[in-house]
Amino acid sequence: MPGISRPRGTDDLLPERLAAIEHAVTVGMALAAEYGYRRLETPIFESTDLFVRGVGDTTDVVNREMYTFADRGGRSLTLRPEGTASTVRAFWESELRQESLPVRLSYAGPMFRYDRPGRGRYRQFHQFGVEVLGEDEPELDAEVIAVAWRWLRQLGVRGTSLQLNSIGDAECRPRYRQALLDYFEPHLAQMDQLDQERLRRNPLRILDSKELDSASLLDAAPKTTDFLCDDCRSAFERVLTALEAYGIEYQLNPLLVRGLDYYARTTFEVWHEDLKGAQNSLFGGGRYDGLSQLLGYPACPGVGFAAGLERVVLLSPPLQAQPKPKVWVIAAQPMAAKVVIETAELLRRGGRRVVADPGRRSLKAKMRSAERAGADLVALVGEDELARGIVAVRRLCDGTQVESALDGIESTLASLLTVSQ
RNA sequence: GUGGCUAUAGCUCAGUUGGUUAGAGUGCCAGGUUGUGGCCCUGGAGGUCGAGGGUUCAAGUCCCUCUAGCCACCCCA
Repeated sequence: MPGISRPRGTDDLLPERLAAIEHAVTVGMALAAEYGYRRLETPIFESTDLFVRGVGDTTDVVNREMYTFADRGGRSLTLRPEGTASTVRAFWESELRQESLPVRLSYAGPMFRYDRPGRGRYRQFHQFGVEVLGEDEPELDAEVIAVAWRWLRQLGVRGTSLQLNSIGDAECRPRYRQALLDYFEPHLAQMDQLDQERLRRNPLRILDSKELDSASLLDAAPKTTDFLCDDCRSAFERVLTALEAYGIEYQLNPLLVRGLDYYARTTFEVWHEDLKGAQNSLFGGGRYDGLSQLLGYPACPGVGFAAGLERVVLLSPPLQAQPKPKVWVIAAQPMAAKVVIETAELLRRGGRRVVADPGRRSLKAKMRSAERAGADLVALVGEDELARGIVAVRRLCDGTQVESALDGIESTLASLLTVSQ
């Protein structure tokens, strides 16, 4: 195709898919509202530092996936790759900080990551998420999971499993990290380059490894949950108890770690059986009690999740068709254009969805368009109608056609529609 | 960022060992029906065969580069 094509990894949201994504957001927001969450919207770009400090400068997201640019004032800005850091920033920079805690917030919008596009993976993608700030009660972890889980159910997504783990906090995670290092140390030689590198940079990530050599080692590797300190352990148990109260089944997964630095204690993902391998994660989340301080604010615990809407929609049953115009007003004669427009406007004032077709295509083509678009009725204005000051109204399902004066047209439509029911 | 597969009409795809003016279905426009849709028939428009370069008498077909999509890694939603 000649012309300018869209940038790699972006997509035009055509009406059908856009409707599906908007539906997912609408359902999610309404559900979150039932739990007391209120929607907020933060800027699409932020200071680069927000993500470098918040997400972590050892992560791939920050290292090689950010859309960073300098504005004309020399500021380094970044298109947001995720929503949690922004939400925490907005909390501290607004009157939200004055509210009684915890504060429950929800958001949805585009996110940007420069990575390799593929099915269900885009450089500009969309997320829906919720965050709870200001309280570290484990029951809130379960609440966030419950919102996420019920949301998927309401959308009709099947075939999912909730993967749950606790990765400990600042007290016990270092001990676990060391245990991992000690465990893998003697096996370094037989591990491949990639896994060795991983172990060096971010030891917990070794658990994500899919290499066969490592896999056999993984079974016997130290488990996060065996190293939790007392506080983390009892918190995790309360999460499990609360999940039972919500009636949500989970799968304990000691290998589940998260890619962003700010997570602590509870981590979870929802996987789907149809999303293979690396893209099976439908959404993820967890607790991030240290994030606020990483950003330079006072300590403020938090927990949340974010879901990729493109992936969720990919797995949702198709939406029923959007409401379409049921009445078409067609000119069968060029001079009828004015009457066609006036008639269409009259009907719209009566609350009907109406498409006006005053153009110069053949009547046959216009009728076919109306029929294919799902119209019930066609109002026709041609030479004869023009002269007599009337409109011909035709019911497409059976071809019944009547003549109507302009000022009585609404009742004509009504009677044709009720009879056809 | 690495490797593999792919790219032909708006859409879904054919195109035989390189060989005349590149096809089908569908969609679009028009006509058959001198103003009336669905089914049927006829005709038309629409392609620099993803882009650029190369080999050859000759390239949609073979080679190289680039771009884009998909898959597997990496990573994440």
